[in-house]
Amino acid sequence: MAAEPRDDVAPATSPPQRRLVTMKQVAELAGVAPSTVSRVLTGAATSVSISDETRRRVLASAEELGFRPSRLARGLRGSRTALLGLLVRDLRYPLHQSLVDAIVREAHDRGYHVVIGSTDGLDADQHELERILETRMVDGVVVVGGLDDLPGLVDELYRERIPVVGLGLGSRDGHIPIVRSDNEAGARLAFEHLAELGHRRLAVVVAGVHPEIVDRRDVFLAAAAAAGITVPPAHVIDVANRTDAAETAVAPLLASSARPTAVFCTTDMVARGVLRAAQRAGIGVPDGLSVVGYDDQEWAADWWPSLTSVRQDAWGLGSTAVRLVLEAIDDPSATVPFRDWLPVRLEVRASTGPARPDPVGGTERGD
Amino acid sequence: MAAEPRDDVAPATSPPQRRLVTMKQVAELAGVAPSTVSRVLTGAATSVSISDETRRRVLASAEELGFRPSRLARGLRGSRTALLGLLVRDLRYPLHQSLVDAIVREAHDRGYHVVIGSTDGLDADQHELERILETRMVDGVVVVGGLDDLPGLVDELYRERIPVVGLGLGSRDGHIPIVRSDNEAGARLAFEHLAELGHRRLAVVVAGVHPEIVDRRDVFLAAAAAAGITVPPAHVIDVANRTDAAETAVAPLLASSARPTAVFCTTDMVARGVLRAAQRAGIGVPDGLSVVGYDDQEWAADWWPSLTSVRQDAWGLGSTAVRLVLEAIDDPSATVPFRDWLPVRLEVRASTGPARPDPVGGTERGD
DNA sequence: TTGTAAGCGTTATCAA
DNA sequence: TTGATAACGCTTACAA
Repeated sequence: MAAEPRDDVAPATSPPQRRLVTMKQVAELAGVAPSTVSRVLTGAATSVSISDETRRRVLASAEELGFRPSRLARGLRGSRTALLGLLVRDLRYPLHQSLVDAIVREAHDRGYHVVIGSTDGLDADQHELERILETRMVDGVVVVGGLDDLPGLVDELYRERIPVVGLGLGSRDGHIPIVRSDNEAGARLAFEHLAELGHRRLAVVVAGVHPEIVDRRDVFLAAAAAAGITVPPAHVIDVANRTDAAETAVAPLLASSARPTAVFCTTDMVARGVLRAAQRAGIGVPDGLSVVGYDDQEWAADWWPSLTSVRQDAWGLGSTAVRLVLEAIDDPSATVPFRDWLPVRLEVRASTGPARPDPVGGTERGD
Repeated sequence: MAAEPRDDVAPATSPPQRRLVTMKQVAELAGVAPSTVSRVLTGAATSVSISDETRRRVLASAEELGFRPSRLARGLRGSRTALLGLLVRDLRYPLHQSLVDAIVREAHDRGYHVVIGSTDGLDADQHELERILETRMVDGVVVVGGLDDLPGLVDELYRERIPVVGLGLGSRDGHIPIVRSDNEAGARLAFEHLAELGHRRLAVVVAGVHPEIVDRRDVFLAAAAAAGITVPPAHVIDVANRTDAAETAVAPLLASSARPTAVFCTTDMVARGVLRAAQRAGIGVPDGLSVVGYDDQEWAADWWPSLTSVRQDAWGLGSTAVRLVLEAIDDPSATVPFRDWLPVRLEVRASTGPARPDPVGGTERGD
């Protein structure tokens, strides 16, 4: 039987799917008005005061009934939903996963839930955004990566008066606060490390066109130039931020006689591709080739050889972003710091070593 | 001054933080009643029909104003919030990260947003759950891992009439649908692989006490027994599902003269610990020791040596779980399949090889 | 075929 | 110090 026995006093509409404790019930039990319950529970110290007796009764009743205020109703009424929107460019990028972890936990610590949206599909971006906004459920938004690919994003969020903070591979010149690591320092650390090891024939693998990536490349090249080292254009390889793409793209370079003795990779994912390509080409790392990565992503220390990499503080990045959005939510008129540079450090591992006087297996013939 | 200049025609309350298009405005522009707009927009084929002319005007007005229905109001009114709760036991466990990715994308494809909650802190579990429920915002919940650690979870969700589906390391005997891989087949595959390679001195590293993990152990041991192989209790090592814990725990085993020639690890994370311990002990893998993992987590193929592992279909697991919850949401009276076994397969890589006649470096003295 | 009105649970304003 | 009341934006009987 699908139908339950009819209840004579059932409400006019279909039986509520979820029986839930409402404020009115608490009020009834406590023998006060709903508004009083609200006042007690919201702890509204606002001007009015409440008799101890009443407060006690209300709290007791709420406790007894297991009352939980509906965030839906609260949100509708105009206050906060305590929901934070999170738009992630690529949920499979290891750094982004760490960021999500950090963001979720920081948000929880501050009493917020996180509504997560992934913008993996290239065209889905706008769509996704609309879905988040459409609900108008979120008090603020953190965008991880790909800010540049969402042209109307900032504007639309701004129009909706929803605070946004960008995180990760975001633009330098947007109109919203962006939390990033100190890419300049990171790229410089990478260069200095290789330079100290005696490397002068360098290459750079550029993982995509995002501003952060480009910054890393530029700073690295500038540092090299300042040290009197020229990196030939053919040694600056543009590639998608994917391991397989990098592996394919650097193969010709490694096969050439003029191949570099060291490679700076702007992300670990492409560094992994370089390691694979070297292995395939029979070039030993670090003896035949030194490789520096960027991100120090999960498990990069377990690769073979373990990867020397510029470590980003994912936890710091995530929690800072959350902190900034929540500040903006709490005080919309306040000016949040426009940008936050988090320090990086170099994790030196087995993928880098001293430059050999002569590249192993190199011939004089170029191509 | 905190107070803003007064606006004579301002609404009684403080100025709405977010100006938004409401249904009433659409109705006004279209020259119809709000209810009509609702009918048109919800596509309510329910009994009533609407004149083409009206429908056209409503749609045009909605489009022109950029109207987006408030999910808040909808949810409050009793319908769906289109929000899916996601409770993740450990957001840093690589398999869980893949599951989150799959879940988020599947949910999006089906028009749902995902509210994510992490239950990393051991005591925060109940707290977290309460927070998700407290909002009563979610139409359903997917719980990834750790279902057993949340005693009251199922009951409470059941009481709230919120559909739940468990995923991953969940209990076998709960009262809710659980989506899992075929652990039996996985453990058997692992054993058969090692047996074919001639291994008879086996060990098992058990990563925690979750039912799935225990199942893998039991099936592996049973298969061994059936093949006439006894795994001594000292070779069954219980350990937390962490790399460092595993590394420490197996060190004595590897140092013993009676050490196994092959180890079955119930997760890749502990397999990584075993690989490290072997490396530290100077035991070559796979020559001195074969290692099989479980999960085939991200990057395990890039370890050294690359890990032979039982691959779980994270994508299939995630999307199936979402499918089941949404089915339950759409039809609360329907009976969803109680359990779903997803197939696994063995990825054979470099960490397993034929058993040596005599364990390398073994002595006769035990300890 | 469409409009009217009530109500979802909460909070803010006003009056008592 | 507290209670009644009116929104918030939407859906859905019921009436027209």
